[in-house]
Amino acid sequence: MRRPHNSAETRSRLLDAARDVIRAQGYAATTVDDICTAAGVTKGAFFHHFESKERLGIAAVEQFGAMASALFGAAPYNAYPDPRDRVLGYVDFRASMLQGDIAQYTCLLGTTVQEVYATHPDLRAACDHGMSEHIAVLTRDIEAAKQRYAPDAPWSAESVGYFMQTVLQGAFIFAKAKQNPEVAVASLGHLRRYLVTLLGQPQDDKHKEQTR
Amino acid sequence: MRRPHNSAETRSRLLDAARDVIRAQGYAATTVDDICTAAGVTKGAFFHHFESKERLGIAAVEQFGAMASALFGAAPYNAYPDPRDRVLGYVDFRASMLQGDIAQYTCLLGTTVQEVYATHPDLRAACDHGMSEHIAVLTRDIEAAKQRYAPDAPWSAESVGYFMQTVLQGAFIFAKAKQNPEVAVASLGHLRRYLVTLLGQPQDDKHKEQTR
DNA sequence: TTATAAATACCAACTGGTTGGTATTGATGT
DNA sequence: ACATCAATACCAACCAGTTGGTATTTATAA
Repeated sequence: MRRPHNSAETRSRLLDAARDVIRAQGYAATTVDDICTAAGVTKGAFFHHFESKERLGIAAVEQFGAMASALFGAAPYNAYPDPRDRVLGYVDFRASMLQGDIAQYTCLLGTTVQEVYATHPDLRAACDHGMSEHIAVLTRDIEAAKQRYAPDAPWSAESVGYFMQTVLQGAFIFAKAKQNPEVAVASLGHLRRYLVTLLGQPQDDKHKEQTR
Repeated sequence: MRRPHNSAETRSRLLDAARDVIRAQGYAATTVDDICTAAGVTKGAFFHHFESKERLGIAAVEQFGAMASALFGAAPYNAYPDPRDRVLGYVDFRASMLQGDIAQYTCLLGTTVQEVYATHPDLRAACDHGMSEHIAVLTRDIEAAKQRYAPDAPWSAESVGYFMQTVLQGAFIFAKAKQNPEVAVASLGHLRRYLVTLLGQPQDDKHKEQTR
């Protein structure tokens, strides 16, 4: 098991392993050895790069946030000129991701914060920060769409951004409980329908409604 | 430290302790000793009543479901004659519960299933079953309201029931992340608004809108 | 009733294995 | 040569679960 020394790659392998194993087993149930095995390195390497398990958790959460930021920042719906289309495009994009292995499409931050909110303050804060940043990006499009289509509506764009993430996080819980994304997809359908009531229905059929 | 032997009470103390400690720390991070300490009994008593930690978890989940069933079954909104009022009354009731200690108003089942879905099949199934039962009760009122106010709508009552729980579960995650139920309350406000678009706005002002 | 046997409820101490983390040694790149 | 990086060996604390026994309750029968 001799690989050439490559600090950056070893660190990255540990972060990727943490991301995958924690999403599958949860933070507390994941041991340092689990992560080392998944990453193909030993404990010596682990504690060279991270001073504790919690520090690794924080780093993994930060990396997950950066990865999500890049993923959604590059997603095709961002090219829509109408902000309402971008908001609905985001929901459709997320619905299209609900395929394959459950651990691959669920959110590391939501999973983790639920376990550690009362026991690991720094890790909790990292999760909160990552989720809030994602929502802030989303909120910009919602705000722009609101200005255009519902400037006098009583709801705030930010609260809608949080609501969208709330539905997503809840949807992941049911995907896990049912071992099946069907219910989650249906909930995103309801979310989409609600957003249309807030912002109005786009004219062209860029999106297809999915109800049920 | 001598209490009279009372099998039912000891068992009940263990279940209550499990409910509280697991909601605060998560299932995996909670040790059998944690639960015994919180319940004020020894490990001997624990393993007399439950053959394993997972069995206790399953029993705690089942008891939580029964407790919720009793709580919501006896809640005042059930007395409303109009099923639409009952559905909205449920949401308002849940919003009114978002006060005090976080661990006291969050859902043991949602918390647990997220951790164990891939590693503890029986516990996962118990969580799924408990949530589905609760939703089935809810769905009855939704279905009745649909018959009356939106009989030809394209959505199913069941999918709306799941959507309502999805929002609640997601709301709990943000209450934990933010250490604060504000965002959760706002999300229930959005949920309520959506339900009104599906079922129509009640005439009398039994409920007060909260938009934020 | 009451003595006694059997069953249940409970306890403190212990066990084998696991945990996060450390100390030491060796390999690698510059 | 030298600092960085990673492997091995190791540790004390902790884990779920067991043990062997005691206290209490319940069933039985005289």
